[in-house]
Amino acid sequence: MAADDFIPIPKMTVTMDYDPYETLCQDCRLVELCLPYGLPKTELEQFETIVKNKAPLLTDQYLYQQDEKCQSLFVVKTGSFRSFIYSEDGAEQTIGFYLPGELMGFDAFQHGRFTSSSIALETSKVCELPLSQLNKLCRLIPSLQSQMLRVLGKEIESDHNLILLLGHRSAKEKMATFLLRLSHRYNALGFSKTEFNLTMKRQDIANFLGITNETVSRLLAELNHQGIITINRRNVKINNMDSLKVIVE
Amino acid sequence: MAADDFIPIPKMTVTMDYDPYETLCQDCRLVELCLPYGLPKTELEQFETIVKNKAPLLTDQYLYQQDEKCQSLFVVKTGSFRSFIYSEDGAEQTIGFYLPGELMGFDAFQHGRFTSSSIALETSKVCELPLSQLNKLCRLIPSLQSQMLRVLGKEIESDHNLILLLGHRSAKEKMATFLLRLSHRYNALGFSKTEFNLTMKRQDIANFLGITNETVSRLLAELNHQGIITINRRNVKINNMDSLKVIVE
DNA sequence: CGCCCCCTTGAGGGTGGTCAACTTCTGTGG
DNA sequence: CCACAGAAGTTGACCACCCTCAAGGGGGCG
Repeated sequence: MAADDFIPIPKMTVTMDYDPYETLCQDCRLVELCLPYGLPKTELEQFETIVKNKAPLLTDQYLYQQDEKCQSLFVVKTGSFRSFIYSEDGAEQTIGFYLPGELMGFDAFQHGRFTSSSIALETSKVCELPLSQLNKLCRLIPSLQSQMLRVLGKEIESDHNLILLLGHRSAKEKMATFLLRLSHRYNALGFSKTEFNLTMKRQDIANFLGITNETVSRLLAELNHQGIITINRRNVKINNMDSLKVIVE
Repeated sequence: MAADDFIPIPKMTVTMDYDPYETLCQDCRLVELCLPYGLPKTELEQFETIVKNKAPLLTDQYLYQQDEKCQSLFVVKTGSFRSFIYSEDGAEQTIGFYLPGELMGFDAFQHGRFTSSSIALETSKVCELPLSQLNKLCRLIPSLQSQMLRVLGKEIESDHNLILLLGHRSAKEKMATFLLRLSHRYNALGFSKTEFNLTMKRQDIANFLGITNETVSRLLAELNHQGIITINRRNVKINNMDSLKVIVE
């Protein structure tokens, strides 16, 4: 630790950390989906001062790990992440996939340690929001405070949706729901809602939905065969959105 | 209905709302499990001023309903609640059961409306925390603020546990986990951890665990037959905690 | 080119759902 | 107090869905 004082910080990090462009929320195309959404300009500028940039993460690199102390929240800037928890016996359960504009790390609020791990599915960038500064700012800016609670509420709602999915749906309904929700989220980001690439493995989808990867394969093949989707490795085209919705009911 | 207009409001309700004793958190045996946990005395007194008492709820009475506007959070004082969400097709999914000291209503933070319903499983009392006043107080008392976030984090963690349970466990493992968790929670409340009454129906348990009530019956009968538990209608005795833990692994 | 991982496809079996009948308990009214 | 209806819970028979296990295809990368 003490040695760090004498070693120059790697240049890239310095660039990433202080590049003024990188930290400007005002210019970020995701600002309407992100935490500071709706803040007046002066307060947005305050907010920008606490945002730190991290070096981009490569595929399969951890953003944080379960039980690690939580110092910051993170927002996906580009790329995507998978978050998951280990049960006592070491089995993984994928909790969710995170796309640009989405916040990660809330589950650490209870004890100050992450209760899940988060791993990059592809080369990805995040904005880091140091908790100490974020908390201070929340006290100064009431609307940021309520925005925080709103995003937390969204996290809870998304968990509830997953619970609903896992508890009462057949494998086919789960698969169709998964595709529809991805489509919806990509659409909200300004991408096509009928064609997108899955950034996660079949195994990840299976684990998320509480089924096996063989079942995922079979169901995707079936939907493909019926012409409802066209799937080629990770590339998905939705040909008939309504049919998917019928499956979900 | 119209006749009710001429009947004086039951005295009890009036008493409940203004009884000064009822609102004293300092004297509440649940204070260590509740939102104001850890607040210094002066701030606890501030907190007490915003707590409202509601008339007790009877079995099957709604505390709040999905899509209803959220004005307050609630803490269970006595009794128990079941919270659940409706999916588009009208099917219910039970999200959780709430015991004394536990907070309900967080899921409304996103849009200001409840995304779940909550119903009393038996005659139950709650403390009501009006959101407008709670928010103001959070700004005045930073430790209350962090306590809020901590309880929110707990809610998220509990959702994650349910996701883990629903996604990757056999019916038997689910059942054993359910019993162990109830035992643990009753114990934290100062009750016996080996004997307690289920306040919910078999159907509620089944729905919560994503299985059928027939399966719940069969599994409870099996555990009973093996001597691991003794079950008589809603009364449960855990005879062999370790065996349950082995089932869960 | 060859290895490894990801994905696909097939065959067979078990878990848990569905349907149905029956028992037990609760609440209501005569 | 009993009769009755309806809800809650139990138990059994059957079988479908999805998991397990296994083998084979295909793309990416060194």
